[in-house]
Amino acid sequence: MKMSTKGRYGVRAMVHLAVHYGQGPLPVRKIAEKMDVSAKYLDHLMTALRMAGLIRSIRKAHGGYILARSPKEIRLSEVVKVLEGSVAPVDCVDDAGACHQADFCTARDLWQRMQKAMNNVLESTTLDEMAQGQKMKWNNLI
Amino acid sequence: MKMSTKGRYGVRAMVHLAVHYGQGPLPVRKIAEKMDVSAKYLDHLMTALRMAGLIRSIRKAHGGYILARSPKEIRLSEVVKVLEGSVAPVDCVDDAGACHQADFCTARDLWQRMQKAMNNVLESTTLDEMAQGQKMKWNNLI
DNA sequence: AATTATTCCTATAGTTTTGGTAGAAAGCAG
DNA sequence: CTGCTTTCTACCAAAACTATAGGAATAATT
Repeated sequence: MKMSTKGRYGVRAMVHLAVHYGQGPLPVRKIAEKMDVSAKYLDHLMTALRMAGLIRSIRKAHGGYILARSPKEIRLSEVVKVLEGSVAPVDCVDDAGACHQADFCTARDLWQRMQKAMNNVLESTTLDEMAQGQKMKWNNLI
Repeated sequence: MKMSTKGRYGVRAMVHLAVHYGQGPLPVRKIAEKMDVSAKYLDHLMTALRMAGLIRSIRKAHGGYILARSPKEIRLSEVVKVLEGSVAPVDCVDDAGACHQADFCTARDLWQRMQKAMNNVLESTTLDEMAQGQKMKWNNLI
């Protein structure tokens, strides 16, 4: 039940963009540096986020990425969905046809309840809240 | 964020044992047959469940596996824990040392809330409830 | 027009996890 | 002592994951 680095890195990168929202574009190189991960790898994830319409790119010297919308208007559910796909723990939750026993299976009910619980958390959290929380943590270091 | 076949198969196998609780041992072969999965593979999962103390084996002709405790006393959280490990979506949730930025990371707070939401579902569900639900579904087929 | 810092695209490759197979030994009721 | 079952150890193929590499496109700036 682990999330891959796609989801992990991607969410953290989005929080970085949210923290710097309104301060011009942030290049992948800088984000990767801050996060201490491979910039070349983060490249791919940014491309996925761009194609999903969550971020916009400025392709030139001193360019980079910015959020496509205000951090208040981006829910974590969207970010995770792009990078990890559905948070359904098992395929049959989204698609009953994935298992021919799905209709008579209580396990499926359990997976469904787990998915709802996770979605509830992701749906009720915005990037802005994350960015505020992040700033707080950094301020407390002083 | 998908659960592996370990968790999927394991939970369903445990539900089978719960449904037949009190009716003597159930051999892996029969469980696998009902579930339509490889018996040899299910073998491994049963071994893990046995070593965790959730089931007991009767090793002889017409032997098999039985639940080690009453279905009312086995929570799904235990079953999933044995087969999938922690449901933490990211390692840093259980072990802050997994990432040296953990202490100043809001993403970690998010993963933590997701874990709690999932655990809440798994902790509040017993095998007995699952077995009752399963029997209901089958009865409705008539 | 050249420079520069960046995104963007495509290809490749190493490592780990997953999902399963194989075969034989051990236990024990009948 | 036979038959059915668990139990143990080893092995393996395919898929997914986690990158890495190199170069082309872009456009402001010099």
